[in-house]
Amino acid sequence: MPDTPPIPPLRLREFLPYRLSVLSNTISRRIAELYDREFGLSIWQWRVMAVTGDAPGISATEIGQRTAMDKVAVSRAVAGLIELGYLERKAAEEDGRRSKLYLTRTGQSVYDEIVPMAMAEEQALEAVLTPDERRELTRLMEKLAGSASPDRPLW
Amino acid sequence: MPDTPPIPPLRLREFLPYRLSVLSNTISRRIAELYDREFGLSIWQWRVMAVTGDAPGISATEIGQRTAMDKVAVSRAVAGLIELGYLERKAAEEDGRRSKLYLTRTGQSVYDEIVPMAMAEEQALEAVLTPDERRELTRLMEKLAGSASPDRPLW
DNA sequence: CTTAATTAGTTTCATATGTAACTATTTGTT
DNA sequence: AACAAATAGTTACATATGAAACTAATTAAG
Repeated sequence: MPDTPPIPPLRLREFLPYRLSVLSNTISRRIAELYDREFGLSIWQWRVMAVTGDAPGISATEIGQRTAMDKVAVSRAVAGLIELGYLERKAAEEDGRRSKLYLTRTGQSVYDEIVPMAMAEEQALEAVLTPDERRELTRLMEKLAGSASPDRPLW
Repeated sequence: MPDTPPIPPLRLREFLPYRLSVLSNTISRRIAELYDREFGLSIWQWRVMAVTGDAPGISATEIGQRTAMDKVAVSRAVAGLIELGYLERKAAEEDGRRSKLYLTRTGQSVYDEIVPMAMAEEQALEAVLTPDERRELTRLMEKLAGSASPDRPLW
């Protein structure tokens, strides 16, 4: 038997950042697989489609803000979606640097198919929780998010 | 012809998989930054050190099971840690394929430093929650984890 | 025993991702 | 007007990651 460590052991399994990461990755992986298999979309592309469907004419920068993606990730996802024929870009008349993004006809029909699937998937996931528990989870996550916000100093 | 029913808008911000992913990434990023800055460790390397410190002589496969890392990730993390001089490998006498892993003297002292930091970080994060809330969060996360387990079929 | 199948772990290769540098345009200053 | 600074978005490069192929050792089957 090894000596007792000089400090209290850290149990990874009980470590909140670890538990959160494993849970989130498990869920993300399932969903990524679904979107990829059904529509050839990455999670990033799906997020871009989701916000563009919700706010047609949105700019890449705004997409970044709404999806917590950085501008490079947005740029790449948009490029891929245009390649796939799901998205189109129009120059913004008031600002030559920006462009406005829209779902194409095809993109819209993919969107119309994928949204109910995504919602069903979320509901299947959440089905194990009661409505009260869902609200409580949201509340707790928001508290944590405040505590972990990137601008906040570490100690 | 009946109109196609309008697709209810999907609000990414209210979408649990998205919220979980953003929260987890925010937290992971903070922690990754800390470990990297202080000890030159990636999150994967830190996880390997954590379980090796907790169970000296552990094998790579067991590390994978305890950390939810795949064997390639474990192999790379271990290689890096040996390179850094934090970990050493001894052949397992009973099975020539395995090796047993141990923290080196240096690795142990890094471990002794990093564990209290990690715990402090976790406590700073959790400080916004009451003990009841922490228990409740754990309970809800476990329910979700059951619902999302990878072997479970999608629909 | 001898060979096939399994397991532990590493390496290879193709792709994903993050950071920094870059282009083009707009805004602010004088 | 002229030029510096800021902003939108893309490109390039270096590194991270995952899947599959591979090596070596062990176990199972005939």
